[in-house]
Amino acid sequence: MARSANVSPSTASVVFSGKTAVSEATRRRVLDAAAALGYSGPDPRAASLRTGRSGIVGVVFEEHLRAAFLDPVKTALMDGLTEAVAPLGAGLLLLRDDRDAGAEGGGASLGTAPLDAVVLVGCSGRLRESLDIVQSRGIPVVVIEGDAGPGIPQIRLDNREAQRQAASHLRSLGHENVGIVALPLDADRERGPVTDDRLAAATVAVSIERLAGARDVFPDAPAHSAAASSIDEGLGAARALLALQPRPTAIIAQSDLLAAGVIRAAEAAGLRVPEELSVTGFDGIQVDGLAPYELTTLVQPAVEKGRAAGAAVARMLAGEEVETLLFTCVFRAGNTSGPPR
Amino acid sequence: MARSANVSPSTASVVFSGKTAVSEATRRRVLDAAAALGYSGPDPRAASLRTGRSGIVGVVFEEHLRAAFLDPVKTALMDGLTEAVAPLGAGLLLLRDDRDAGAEGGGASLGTAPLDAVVLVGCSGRLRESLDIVQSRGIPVVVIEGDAGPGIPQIRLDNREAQRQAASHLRSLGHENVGIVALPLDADRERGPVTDDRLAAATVAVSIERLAGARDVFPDAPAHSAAASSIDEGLGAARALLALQPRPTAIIAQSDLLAAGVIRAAEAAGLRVPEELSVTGFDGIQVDGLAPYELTTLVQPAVEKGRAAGAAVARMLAGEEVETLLFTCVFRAGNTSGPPR
DNA sequence: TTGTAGGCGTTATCAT
DNA sequence: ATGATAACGCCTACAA
Repeated sequence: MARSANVSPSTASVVFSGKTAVSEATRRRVLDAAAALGYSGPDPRAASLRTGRSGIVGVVFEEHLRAAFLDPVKTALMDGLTEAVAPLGAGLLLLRDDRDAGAEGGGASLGTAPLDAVVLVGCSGRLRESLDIVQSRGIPVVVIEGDAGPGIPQIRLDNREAQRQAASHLRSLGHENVGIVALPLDADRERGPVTDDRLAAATVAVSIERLAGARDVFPDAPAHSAAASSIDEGLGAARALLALQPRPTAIIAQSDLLAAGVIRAAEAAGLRVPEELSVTGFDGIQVDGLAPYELTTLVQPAVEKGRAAGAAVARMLAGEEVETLLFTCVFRAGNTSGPPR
Repeated sequence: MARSANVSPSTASVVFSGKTAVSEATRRRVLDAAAALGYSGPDPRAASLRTGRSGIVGVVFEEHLRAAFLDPVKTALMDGLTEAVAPLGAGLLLLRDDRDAGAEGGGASLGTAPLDAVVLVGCSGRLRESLDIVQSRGIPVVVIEGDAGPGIPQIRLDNREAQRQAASHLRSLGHENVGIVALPLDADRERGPVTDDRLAAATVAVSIERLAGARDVFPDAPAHSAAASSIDEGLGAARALLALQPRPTAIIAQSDLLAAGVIRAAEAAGLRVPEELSVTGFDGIQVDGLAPYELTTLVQPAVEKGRAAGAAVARMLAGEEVETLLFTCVFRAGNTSGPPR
């Protein structure tokens, strides 16, 4: 509306965008008029329609937001994403992958938000639906740690290889009797011993791959799945494993939080770490309150993964092709693993 | 463009919106054509321009996202917000209150995103800038736990009264010598004893109010501020307080995470909780890994606060007036407080 | 029940 | 350096 106020119809646009040179005189005039009208820059909605860009990148989680952000890895990921997406002038729109998204009259989300691109975070099955919606809208998409179909760029991690390293580390220390605390196997997040049946029906790639890595070294290691990646869950699962006969001399946890729980369980059982029980984690996050311990763990580049996703988005928006990216973990020896006995 | 495909120009709109009755025949025709063209519903950008609604609510944090989500209260808040905003058909756009938002050519954020409303989370000073931007754009805004100017609806908590309850509880148990672990006082987040000078310069309302509540009961209680709400920070602050002469018999922590750290510090110092040291928290969150302990704490309705913010947004979008809301904490006695000695 | 007309506020292109 | 013009794709009266 700056145009009606003054004399210039679309020169105003230039004043605000700075795409072309403007004489100081008219520039002043436009700005003054804008101020008088209480006009504060172009309407993003209209600009968006015209340019075809909204500056908004959707981030889709499978879980309750609360659950997602409980996981430090996801948080770190978001951080990297934010960072990488900022120079693009974009913001992140939080979306949840709920089944009835478009069903009711209400749900905005994936189907109806003005998205430039989408990042899918997570792994299990229902993700496909979201994928379908996004693809039918023709929106570029990147998947982090999930099994999307072919042709969709992914940001992945060498879970199996990394977990194998931790297992090898334990073996080289002399451990032969090792237990595994696994992340949830599927959307049901059921706790309990990981049987062959359950494993066959598992859908969460991360859990499956890390389990495979551990069993590459210890094929018969008993595993117990947790309902979430948390200290309390780790504690519960470890309690079950420590009750086994013979008792494991080491426990491989599929996340640092689970590992912290394992340590607590050991303490509660009067077992010293690492003298009487070795523990390894996964992620390389900083576990709040674990103070004297430094986990032996696999450090995954969580922030980088986020950044990479953002960079991928940027490239896709620029019309370039993007390939799947595989990130690598770094093994870090802490003070929670040692020789058995 | 389903219109050019078939015969109906804008009847298509009706088919998708369902605002008017359409004969099954044409409905079919439109849908088929849409499918053939790979058209998946109206373009949100255009709809947004026309209706003036984008279905996007901005959430502004002062801190790094990573820091914000480390705080379980903020996460719970986001959860409530998501929930309350969903029926509105809206999503949450994550925004950070960084100083150079509009300066560079890049930054999208507050100034340029297609926002229907904004929720400001946090308290300290810089929030004003964000407020100015939003208000000049004429976007409805709600502030959670922050001191916005008059006329701006807020979602607040009875911090002082609540903290006073915890303090009274300790006093009625017989404690006379009490220490306080405080949240950060200002944006600098400096650790250390809380002097009168520092307190006078403090800007974070939550910390100030809770401190006041504690000192309503124990006027001379020494306080030590932490750099963040975390277990490790609580541990550090408690270490300092426990070194005082005479040693406090109880410590009031301004958050549950800090309280968990205090407990760890006590354990490390060989003090049993609550026999030799009583500890109270604040928030009523579930602290992962604190297992045997149940904090004596003030339960704040974090999710409700988020929901209330969402509801406020909904009402404002409907053109109704919204008042500031004051929420109340509930005192919950756990097993971390008892008589001194 | 369906079609027609106009405009939402920009920006890009082109001519001036 | 500035102005005119034409979409961008939709929605909402209103008319048929």
